Amino acid sequence: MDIRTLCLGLLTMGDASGYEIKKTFEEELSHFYEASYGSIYPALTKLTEEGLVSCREMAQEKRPDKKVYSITPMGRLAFMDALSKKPGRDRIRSDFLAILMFADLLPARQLSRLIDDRIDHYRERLAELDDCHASQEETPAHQFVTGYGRAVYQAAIDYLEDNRHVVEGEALLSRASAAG
Amino acid sequence: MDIRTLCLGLLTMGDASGYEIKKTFEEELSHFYEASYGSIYPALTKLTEEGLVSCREMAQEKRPDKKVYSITPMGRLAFMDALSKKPGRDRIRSDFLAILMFADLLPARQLSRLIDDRIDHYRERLAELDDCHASQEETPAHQFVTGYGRAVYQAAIDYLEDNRHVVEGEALLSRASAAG
DNA sequence: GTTATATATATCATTTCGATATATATAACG
DNA sequence: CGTTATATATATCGAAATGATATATATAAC
Repeated sequence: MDIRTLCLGLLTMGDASGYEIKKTFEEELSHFYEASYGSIYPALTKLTEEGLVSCREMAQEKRPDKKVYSITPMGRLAFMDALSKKPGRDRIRSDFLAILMFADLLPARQLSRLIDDRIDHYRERLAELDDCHASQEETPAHQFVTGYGRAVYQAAIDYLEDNRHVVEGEALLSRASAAG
Repeated sequence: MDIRTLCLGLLTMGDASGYEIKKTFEEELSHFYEASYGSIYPALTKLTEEGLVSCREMAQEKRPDKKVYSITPMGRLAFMDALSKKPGRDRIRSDFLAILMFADLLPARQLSRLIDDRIDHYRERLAELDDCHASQEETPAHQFVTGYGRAVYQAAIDYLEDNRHVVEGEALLSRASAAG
């Protein structure tokens, strides 16, 4: 499932411009897939050349012209075919965890700051998912994927809070004094 | 934190060849970072040119020659500097979740198979982490990162098991009959 | 004998990122 | 009134990285 195919999939849900597709990536998909203009625009051009989508230019008032893309019947077939393939493995790259592998090289304050920031970050992402849940009517599929994100973020927060003392070391002392 | 920098970091833990670094990526880092030969070998070449690592060729018996890389004092400084930078955001790409967004387009059997496979996949990854835990003496940092992986995989398995009915639909019926 | 696996390095087309350029319009701020 | 920020919209390009493949040697399995 490359970005080209995922753009095709998004167009099964309704017509859109490249800019709107980027917005969708940022808003709905950002928790499990990312794409930049540098991949989206060439993808749409290629899909058009292949006849999997069609494009009409729309003049707009007080806005730049828009190119609105629609999926073609051939495009729908191609996407169904892509969906039937077994998914590629997840690709992840976490600077946070990579840095943590070298925790013993970090000053204690910096390490604590790193973990604090990461917990804040996950809380923000949880809030985004809750907003998403509140604002719009969701399909079961959307609900399911959103819930998945929530579960994983919450697990990460819980783990960081419960186990940060393993790398922070001195937290052991403050815990002991809090308990005693 | 690009692959070049992470290779430098791995060399702070001991000398290694490109092949051995790839092994480390596959074994210890695969849960949160990936890299291919196509990025590792050029990275080592560039680090050598910059004087951040040094390289000595070693003839081996009954094995191809090896190029063993060592980090230089300058390299250690450069890595400490890189560590002090705040981490880039996580980059993830999950075909599995992307496909699930189109669950309503999938035949029921295919969807169930997809989720079964994913649960199996996470169980395997959990087992890998447990092997890792059992086999080698671990630094606190390593323990912490491994535990993080376990927590997240377990949360994913639990979520999939508890909520698959949301997208599978007919599972609602079997649950109702199992309960009644 | 042939197939698979392991050790070891290297290259290359393709994909993708991240930054930047261009253009138009509104809103905010002092 | 000027400046800065934000939003809409498309496009391109160098740099990074993937995934596949090539080359070479050796052992183990079947």
